[in-house]
Amino acid sequence: MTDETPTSVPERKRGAGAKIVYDLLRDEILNLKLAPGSPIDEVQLGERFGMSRTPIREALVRLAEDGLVTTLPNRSTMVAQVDFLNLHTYFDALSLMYRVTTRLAAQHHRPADLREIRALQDAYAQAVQSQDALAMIAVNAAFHIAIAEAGRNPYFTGLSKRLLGEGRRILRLYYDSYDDQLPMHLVDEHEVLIQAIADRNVEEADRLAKAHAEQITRQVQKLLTRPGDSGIAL
Amino acid sequence: MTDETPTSVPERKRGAGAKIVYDLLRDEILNLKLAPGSPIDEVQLGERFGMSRTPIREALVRLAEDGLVTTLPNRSTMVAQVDFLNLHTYFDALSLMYRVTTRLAAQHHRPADLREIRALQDAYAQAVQSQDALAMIAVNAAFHIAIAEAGRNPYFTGLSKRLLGEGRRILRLYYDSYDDQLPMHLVDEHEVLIQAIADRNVEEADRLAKAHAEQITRQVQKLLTRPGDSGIAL
DNA sequence: TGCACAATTCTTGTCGACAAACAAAATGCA
DNA sequence: TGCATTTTGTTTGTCGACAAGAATTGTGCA
Repeated sequence: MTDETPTSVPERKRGAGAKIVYDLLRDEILNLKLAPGSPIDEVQLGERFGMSRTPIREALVRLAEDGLVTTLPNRSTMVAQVDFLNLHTYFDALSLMYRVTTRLAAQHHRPADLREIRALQDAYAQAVQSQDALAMIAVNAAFHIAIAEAGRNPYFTGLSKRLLGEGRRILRLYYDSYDDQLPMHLVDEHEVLIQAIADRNVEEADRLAKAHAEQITRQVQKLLTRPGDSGIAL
Repeated sequence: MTDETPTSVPERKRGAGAKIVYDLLRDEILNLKLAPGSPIDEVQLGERFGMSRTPIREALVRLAEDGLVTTLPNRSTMVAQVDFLNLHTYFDALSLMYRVTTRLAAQHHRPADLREIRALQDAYAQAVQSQDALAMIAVNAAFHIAIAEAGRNPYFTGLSKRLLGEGRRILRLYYDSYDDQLPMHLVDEHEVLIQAIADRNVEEADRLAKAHAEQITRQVQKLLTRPGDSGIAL
């Protein structure tokens, strides 16, 4: 009967504090639940998570290293902006990572990798069917990360994770503009991509990945260049 | 006359603590002054830098995010190991980054970039001439980072920085084994690389960068595969 | 009223301290 | 002697508090 309030303080374990905050904040940033530019108050977060500022601070440092948060020295820290002006550098990088990770996956994948990829593809199709844009975006990222993992190059996997994370924010804005009119054809593109990987057809995998990236690039660029000719948006 | 000891506490500014520790530790790790696997004691570092554990901790978190330090939860943190078994993934990534950043540099470089690159090439040649392996390795990394910056894609620049940092440790081991017999021909390879960039000859830059990467890969692999056929070393 | 300067408030960076988790040493038992 | 268990010690994760900058408010003067 002398228990502490177990509802709001769920027996947090030693060393887990920073990770909890990091994971949740990261998700909220990538889902645009925290808008780019919003200020982040350490004390407020401390109250919210029921912990001291120290673990909060560690989470923020890690988020800053990921580029998801901008920290002005001695000044406030805020959610990083999406750099629309240099979006082409993003798509250049994404396209190259799509290509190289898919190539490597075709070369090095193992049975367990394919099962994982196919499971995520199923989840993706389901998210599309139930018109859940948020889930779709997250699962899409997980899908391509799984392919990258199957390629077994941690450097490429790392950059891919970073790009796909950032991509979640861009796609979120994209789908918001299109009123959640979800593109079924991406499901089919993923399907043939999986087939090429399973067949260990490296060149075909490369070609499809490149086309897939160009497809997405074209659609987003189309959205951003509605009035003029250079991608002005903000 | 009631001053504090100003010798060992050189007026550190607010907010600078973590960066000082981060930069110095990073350099010591990459120069192998801190051997891979060495344990890192927070208290000891605190005494050495004359500051509390808090800024030390922040530096370690950032180093961990860079993969230069491994942190076991609730246990010691230590200098990350160089993964010799998967070295081919490293060279795959390095080769691709060499190629793509050099290509982009040929496309997007500005006069100031070329001046910076040439200055580093001069410093590199000087380091080779004075047989300073440590400086050579560091300047070589800076040289390729400058090329990456000229390419103006922050995602590629980021991965290149990471790879070249890691490369400093690998090259250090490599040159140790070869008794500082420094390769002059790398200077010439850099020279033609610069020329291709200056001429905005994208395909030539790509070709040279690829050859440059393969050259380095071959040399290091040759060293690591002396007895058997698979890269066993540790 | 408008502007420059001073005072206050607020947020961050740093500190010392404490407690939990782990490792090592010491003790007891078969 | 050898192994299991307890005890001790060390290191990390977390906390509350304090001080330095920056932002904001308030004040005085032209």
